[in-house]
Amino acid sequence: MGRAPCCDKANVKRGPWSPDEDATLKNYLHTHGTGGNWIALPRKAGLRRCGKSCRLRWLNYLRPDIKHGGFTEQEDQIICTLYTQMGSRWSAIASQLPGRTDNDVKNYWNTKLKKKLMAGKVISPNNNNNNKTLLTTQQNSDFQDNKNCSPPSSSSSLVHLPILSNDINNFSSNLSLDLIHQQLYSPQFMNLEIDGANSRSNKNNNSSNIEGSTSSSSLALLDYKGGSSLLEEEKQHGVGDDNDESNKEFLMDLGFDGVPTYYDIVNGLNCHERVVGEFSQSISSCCYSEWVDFNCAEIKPH
DNA sequence: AAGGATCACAACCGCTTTTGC
DNA sequence: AGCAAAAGCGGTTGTGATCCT
Repeated sequence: MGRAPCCDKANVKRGPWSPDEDATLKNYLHTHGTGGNWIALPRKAGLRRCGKSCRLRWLNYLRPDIKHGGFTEQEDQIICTLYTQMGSRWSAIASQLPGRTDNDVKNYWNTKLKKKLMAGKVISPNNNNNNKTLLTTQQNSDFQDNKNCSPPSSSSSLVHLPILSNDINNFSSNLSLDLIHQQLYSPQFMNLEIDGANSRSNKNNNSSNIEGSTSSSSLALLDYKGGSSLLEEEKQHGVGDDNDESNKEFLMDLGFDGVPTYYDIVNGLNCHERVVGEFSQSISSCCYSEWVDFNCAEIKPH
């Protein structure tokens, strides 16, 4: 036996709401509120509608704080960023956009934004110059020590790394790696704290996040000091040197195709050719203590 | 001008989660 | 703790508007 229906389907009106019905619902809610029970509301208000339908009409259309009209570029960008991070959790995404409903955001994504994004006409976390967020060496180290690993806060503001512009695949050839490094360690980015990061991998943790990172086309900084922390895979593939105690940092781009690309941001060496082959094969089967998925980390200034 | 195709968005459906008893 | 009802949520559908041939 299934659950009882929420209303008598035969006796409720369906389809678009008339202005009269809107007014009736609005007036009733203005006077009485929901009374904590949407199911009973239509009967009390004198509407031949399902309670769920009333609730939806109010939440998605009649509420006074609803923002009608087109989405701004800034809203586009927020939606793209959050969609990349959390997928189709429309209510969570809409909660970051004042006046927008989950239904609005979902419809907008499905009908316009997705296409706009595919056509490359919108700034996205994967191809723009404003959304790449990176951690400094200190933050990365804190992160490894499990400091500041709280869930993302809605009140925090993302800090962007301006140098990582355009398509990440182009930056090694088009931009100065020295400049990238300089910006990574500029005062602007040195005193950041991790406000939340939900995709960190740990070599002691068998549940690798690498796969998830791969599918989200994230950017990450692989960071270690000296050879002692090198993983076997890294040694085998020449990413680092056991006898070299200097900082080793690689900027890593995991594209949608799942093929990681490495950039040696310390030595200004594009090591893509050197490591991308076999190393990319091993990446899905191992985890890195030095790994931080910036795509999913939210950082803010102190 | 007509009609088919596509778009945009409101509304519905049904599953999951939360709440109250 | 367990159950039922209500609320929340995301996927899907329906329909009017607009575009294109």
